[in-house]
Amino acid sequence: MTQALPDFDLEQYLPYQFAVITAQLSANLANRYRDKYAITVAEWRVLVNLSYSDSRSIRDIQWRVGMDKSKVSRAVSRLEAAGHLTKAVNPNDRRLLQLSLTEEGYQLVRDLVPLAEDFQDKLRAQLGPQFASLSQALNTLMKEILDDNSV
Amino acid sequence: MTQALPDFDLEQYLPYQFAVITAQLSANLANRYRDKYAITVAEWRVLVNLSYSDSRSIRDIQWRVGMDKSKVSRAVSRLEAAGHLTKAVNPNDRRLLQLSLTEEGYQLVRDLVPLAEDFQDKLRAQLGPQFASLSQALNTLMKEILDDNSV
DNA sequence: TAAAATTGGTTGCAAATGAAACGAAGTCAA
DNA sequence: TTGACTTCGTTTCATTTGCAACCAATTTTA
Repeated sequence: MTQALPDFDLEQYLPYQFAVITAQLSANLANRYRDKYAITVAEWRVLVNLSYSDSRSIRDIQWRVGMDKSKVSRAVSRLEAAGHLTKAVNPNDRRLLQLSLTEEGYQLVRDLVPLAEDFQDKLRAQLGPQFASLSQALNTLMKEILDDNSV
Repeated sequence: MTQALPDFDLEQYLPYQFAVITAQLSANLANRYRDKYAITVAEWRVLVNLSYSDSRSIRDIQWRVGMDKSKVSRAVSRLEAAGHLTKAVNPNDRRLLQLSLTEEGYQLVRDLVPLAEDFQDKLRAQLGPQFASLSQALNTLMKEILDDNSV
């Protein structure tokens, strides 16, 4: 006979729940983007970032969205190839790129944002009053996680 | 000049927050497992599942943890190679496998569970009173997500 | 100012991934 | 009982991924 196992409930384990939920949310969202606009999640994040302020570098975006720099680089290349943004060398520091949305890029963001918001609205509806507290807790986690790596 | 963009806050977008937090949690957790026990997240989930009840099939696990069946299959193969579980053919339905932890496998789970719980304890401490409501909201989402794919 | 170290972005590479094809086993229907 | 269909697990294949090597540009140090 084996020694008793400590009882452990995977279903109630926070990191597990996060992983399952995120996978589902991402898959759903990716479907919506892809079906209509042939866009990946990484590309979508780059687009949103550039829509905030024109002319960001790869490094900026990498830092802000926490993606690997090669991932950002590749997403940017695809978006450039598709005509959604332009790359230019920063004249002040020629290591840096200046990424800017094209008019088509802006239009794409305008098309995608309502899709994204609609999705979040559905989540809000499903969560009801729990939505606000969830949002708060996520903000706390985001802060903790970004601040230090103690988690 | 370009037409005004709808304002959209990526930082406050739920699916984005989930993705960032999950990536961070997984990376942290994977480090802990890997450093001490050379175990991936997929393998860890298989182990936990088998610790609940001996003799589950690949299909069972796939269903319960929501991982791709090839991913489960590969994790199981690695665990078998490492001596943490055994595969046997189910005599009642010879398509099915009967997966069972070996004594080493049980010991590994006994070693890993405290690690996992310690991690969750840290999260609980960081979240304080928000932990309970977060947990509730995650449960709601898990249920919604598993029930239908409407999200 | 020259050499060393750092930074930004790209690319090569090996590992991980998911979808689909597959063979073996089982079920169902005629 | 045969043939069509489904299910289970493995494997193949093309794609994605992250790490590290790399080049060019810049900054720091001596």
